[in-house]
Amino acid sequence: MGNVTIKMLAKQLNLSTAAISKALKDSHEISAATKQRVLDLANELNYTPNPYASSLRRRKSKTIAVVLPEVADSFFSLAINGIEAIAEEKGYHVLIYLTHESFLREQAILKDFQSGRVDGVLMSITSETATYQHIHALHSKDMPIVFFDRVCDEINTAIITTDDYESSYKATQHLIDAGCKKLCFLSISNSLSISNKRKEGFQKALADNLLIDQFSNEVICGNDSDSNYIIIKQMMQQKNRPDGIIASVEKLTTDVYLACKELKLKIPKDVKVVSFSNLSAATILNPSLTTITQPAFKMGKAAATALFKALEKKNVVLKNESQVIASELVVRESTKN
Amino acid sequence: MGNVTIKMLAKQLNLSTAAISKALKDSHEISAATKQRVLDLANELNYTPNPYASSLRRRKSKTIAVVLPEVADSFFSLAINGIEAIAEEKGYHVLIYLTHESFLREQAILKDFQSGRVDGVLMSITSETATYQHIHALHSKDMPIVFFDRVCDEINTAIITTDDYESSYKATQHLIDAGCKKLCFLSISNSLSISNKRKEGFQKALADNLLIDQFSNEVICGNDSDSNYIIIKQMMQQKNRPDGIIASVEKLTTDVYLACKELKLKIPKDVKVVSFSNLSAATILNPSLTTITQPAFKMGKAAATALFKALEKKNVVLKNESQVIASELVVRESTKN
DNA sequence: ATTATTTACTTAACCGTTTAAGTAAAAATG
DNA sequence: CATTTTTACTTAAACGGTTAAGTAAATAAT
Repeated sequence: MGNVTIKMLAKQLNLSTAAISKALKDSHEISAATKQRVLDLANELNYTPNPYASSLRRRKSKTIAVVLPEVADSFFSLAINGIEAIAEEKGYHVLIYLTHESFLREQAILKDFQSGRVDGVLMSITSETATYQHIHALHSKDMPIVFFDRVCDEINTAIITTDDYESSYKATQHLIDAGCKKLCFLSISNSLSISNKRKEGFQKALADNLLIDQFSNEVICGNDSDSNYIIIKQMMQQKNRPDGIIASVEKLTTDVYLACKELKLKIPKDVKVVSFSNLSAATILNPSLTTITQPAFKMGKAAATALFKALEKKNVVLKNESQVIASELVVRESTKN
Repeated sequence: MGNVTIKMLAKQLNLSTAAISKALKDSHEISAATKQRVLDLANELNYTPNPYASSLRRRKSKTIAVVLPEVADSFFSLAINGIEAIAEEKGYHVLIYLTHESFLREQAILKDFQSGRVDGVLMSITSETATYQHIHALHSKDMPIVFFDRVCDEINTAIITTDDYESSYKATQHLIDAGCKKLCFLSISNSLSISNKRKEGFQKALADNLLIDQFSNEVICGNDSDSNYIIIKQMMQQKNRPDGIIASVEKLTTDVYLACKELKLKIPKDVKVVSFSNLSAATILNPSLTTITQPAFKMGKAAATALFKALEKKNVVLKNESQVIASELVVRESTKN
């Protein structure tokens, strides 16, 4: 591409490359007049510094990685928005890596980061991730890591979560208040922090209402919508089918609605549904969906902000930057009486 | 981070750095025995090559950029999935840049690419973009660029689109067949390729059905959902309000539905609605939404595939890699009679 | 007037990898 | 057996910035 380099500027201005470099960095070692000459020529020739030369020398890439299960999900895409907003502001670049819920991919991706490709990592772990050696390995090499939403407690760092336990409790109580007696919690993992916290909130609400060990249960779904649909349909065909469902992740909503439609079960009359979801179309569903809306954008921003604190200052204890940002229970028709 | 370098391997094995480098690249200049020794030690010490040193020297970053208006949109998030799938396969890294429909940001982002940060660019332009000097500037420096969905004809390169004109025609005809007489096309831009193509398909269908210059019209919305809601509501309060709406982008759907709800207009009885949308929840909306579903994932894959052809071979004429991938009209209740 | 300090630079090493060019020894060829 | 070719390396420059250390001249301090 024969691009303009510092060397070329130096030659044209009869200065050393060091002088150019310093002038461009507005160093006090360079006179105002020289700085101006350098800036003018740089502009004229459309000089653009080579980021890799700089990264190599300074051992900083001005790049962060975002590692997450998927993008086609309102929560994650909104979180990316939040992350990107902060990164843009700070002049950082954002590499996106999708695990598609595969532990092996997550491992491979983190392994690559040992190379120094990124200065920090924001991540939400896969539903398969149950051991954390790969994360430890990276973290112990001083890579700043911030978890958001699907977190890992074992690593001593910032974790940005929403109030999974409380909001799940609230949602469960809401269903019970609406008259539900047989509740079902749809999970997607046994190991995931959010699944467990949400399940615990669910169970606590059941216990507080003396509904435990009756007919309420938990069902673990997978990543495949087709099989989730079948699982849910089977569940809804049992004699003791639930009269209230909590879908612990957004994507299960469609399967629940479709299964009910297929079985001619009316929401909310026959079964009430509440979903952890950021779907903006929740208001125009049939019926409109009661959601636990997570502060996705805010969480993305908070995670990025915490990470940049570590990148910009030295002695930041990321652990102390942890935050819990509240979700909101938005009641709509799917849980009406 | 004191990472393991080629130099360290060289010292430990009493070889030159060149030998190590070549051994790791499986060069024929190195004996099998030596290669094994190098590989073993590299594994043992967990050697990870510094990507920036390599990028600097080879003038290749193994990184591509994806520049798009937003992520919180089913089309774009699915397209990212497609792009990422191919990039992963090829061992490339993906930098994401969001323009938020701002021309200025788009300019700034492309300017940065002059630095050689990325080997190629996949982009979908903003709704504001009406001049293309910034794209030309980059393209003329031999940066491979592939457009997808929202394309720019002025640049001689691959463009991956869906059949906007035809599918819009089909959707319009579908509304007319369902008895609509007064159609409204909701656009978001005067300059955007997709807006114009879709509008042309709409107009052609009107003309073919002798419905032009009657009551049908086009309304241009913006990026703000609140004001779009107001615009749509006002439109639906006019005496000659439309009895059929085509929303040219997904995000307008919610505003249309909500405006109708607010005005107590029944979909599809009072007004039928079809939307360019990839929303997986379309089937469970109230009423379920007739969509023109774009092949978002395929388009992302096709765009990435075209780009990698240019990156891997030399004399690929990207223009010849252009593709049009068909959208699908999925009829649901929102256009029922 | 002499010394100390500041200003405005330059020199050169360095970041870690790649690669063109060189070389000694081994193997192949005539 | 002498010569050419091949094998298996090494040397050193290069990629494009950054930065510690050095320096000559100008200015300030004593």
